[in-house]
Amino acid sequence: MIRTISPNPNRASFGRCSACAVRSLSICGALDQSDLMEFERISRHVQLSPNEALFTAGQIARSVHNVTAGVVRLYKLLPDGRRQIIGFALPGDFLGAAPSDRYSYSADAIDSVSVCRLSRESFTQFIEQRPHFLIRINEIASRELMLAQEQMLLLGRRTAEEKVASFLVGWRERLAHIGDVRQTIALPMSRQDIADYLGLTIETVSRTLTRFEREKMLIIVAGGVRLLDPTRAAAMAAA
Amino acid sequence: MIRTISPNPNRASFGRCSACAVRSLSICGALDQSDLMEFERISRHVQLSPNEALFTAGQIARSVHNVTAGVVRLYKLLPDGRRQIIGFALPGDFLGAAPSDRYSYSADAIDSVSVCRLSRESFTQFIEQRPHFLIRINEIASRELMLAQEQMLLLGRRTAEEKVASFLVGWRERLAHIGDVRQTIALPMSRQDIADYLGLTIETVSRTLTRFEREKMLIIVAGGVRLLDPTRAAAMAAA
DNA sequence: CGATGACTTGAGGGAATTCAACCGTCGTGG
DNA sequence: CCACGACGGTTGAATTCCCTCAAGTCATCG
Repeated sequence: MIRTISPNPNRASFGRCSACAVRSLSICGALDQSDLMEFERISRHVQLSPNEALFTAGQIARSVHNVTAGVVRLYKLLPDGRRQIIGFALPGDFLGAAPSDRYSYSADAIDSVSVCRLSRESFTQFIEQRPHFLIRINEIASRELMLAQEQMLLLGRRTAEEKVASFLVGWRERLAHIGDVRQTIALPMSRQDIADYLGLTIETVSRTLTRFEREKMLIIVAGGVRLLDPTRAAAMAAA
Repeated sequence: MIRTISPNPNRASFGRCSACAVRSLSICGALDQSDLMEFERISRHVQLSPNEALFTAGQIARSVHNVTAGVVRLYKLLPDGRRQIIGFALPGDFLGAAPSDRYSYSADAIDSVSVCRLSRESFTQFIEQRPHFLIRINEIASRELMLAQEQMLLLGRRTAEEKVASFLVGWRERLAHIGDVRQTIALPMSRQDIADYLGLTIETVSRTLTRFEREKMLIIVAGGVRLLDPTRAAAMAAA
């Protein structure tokens, strides 16, 4: 291995791609060793504190991001301040693949977040030279689209109860997918975030969760919930 | 021009790709003459009557489609029958790009619809040999995703009035984009369709439209509406 | 310990839904 | 030719689910 490129795999700044814990989950899973070195050369590691912005809707889209740690809130605002969270990005998720010249939504850190940041130009160049990589990007975009369509169904046609149950079940699955399989479902986002994701108010989310707790479906704990009756939750989430 | 390939541009069955009215709008806009011939060879022209299904959610996805005429309703159902329309496809729109092996939504004709139908295998093969084509697919998927996110904002955070106004303004823009610039906005879909697209009931859509008419924002006519005050409509649609 | 912020809980209100009736158009068949 | 049913759409009244407004609790932190 070339030491000047990858002097220390444990340090965050160098050799990080080959040591990246979420590589297999992410867009980078399609890269071989030499691709990876090039990717590492053109990307930069960035740390963000809670509530810090990655980018804001309307800004010129100079960078693309690959989340490596933490949870990112993606949202759109109406002029009067109403907010719709269109998704939560987890480690392995890729942001900014859209070929638009401006960000169509805002993104900011919910907890402590690490991302790989690349300039759009570098990224565009990179993929143009690697057609197989495009296929991967495409798959990811398609999955994203399917999730968005599922979310439309939820926002347009589900009750508050179904929304909250769906969210918990879906979130648990996503956490499991990145290897977090603890009994307690971690909810790093605020109730307001959940409400804005589900098209509800914070009070409705709160009430629904407490009702679920009264009905022994779950227990509300600090920083999350523990599902006591996953079957019932899944049934509510329906499909 | 080669006569055996394109004996009669007016006939629907042969030489149709080079004569296709919506080619520049569609995914096929990225194809050169020889690509187009191959595309024509592997695609089949299909006519559908109103309410006929193109495909159904859950089915194995054997084909991809390119709409050439008419309007297609794309929707998802909940087990109890609640329906969410996730989009209307117009001439030039491409359906089924997702690399999933099953359709994640259903699609059926609203009015008389024409589509180009390709088997997934042919299509996959076709794009694998044409990386530049992938970029086009990608752009389309991304635009689709942006629309979906915009729709999430609408479904989650807009009032009934804003929803209906947004829909009319957006639909008018889409019609204009495919060259339909008549004063009257054609609405080939039923009120129920509009309601299921906006996450409302048919009654609310009807009431909202009649109120708009009372307030002189538009006139309801057979098969559509005529916008009298586009400025006000756009303001309601906000953004 | 007081202040702050996240969350919960309660009371009341309202936007959209539900339930129900009605209207106009169109195609069909007596 | 028109009675008739079917269908899509409109309108009204009552209801409900969720929102708004308001107060209260709890944990954290200076």
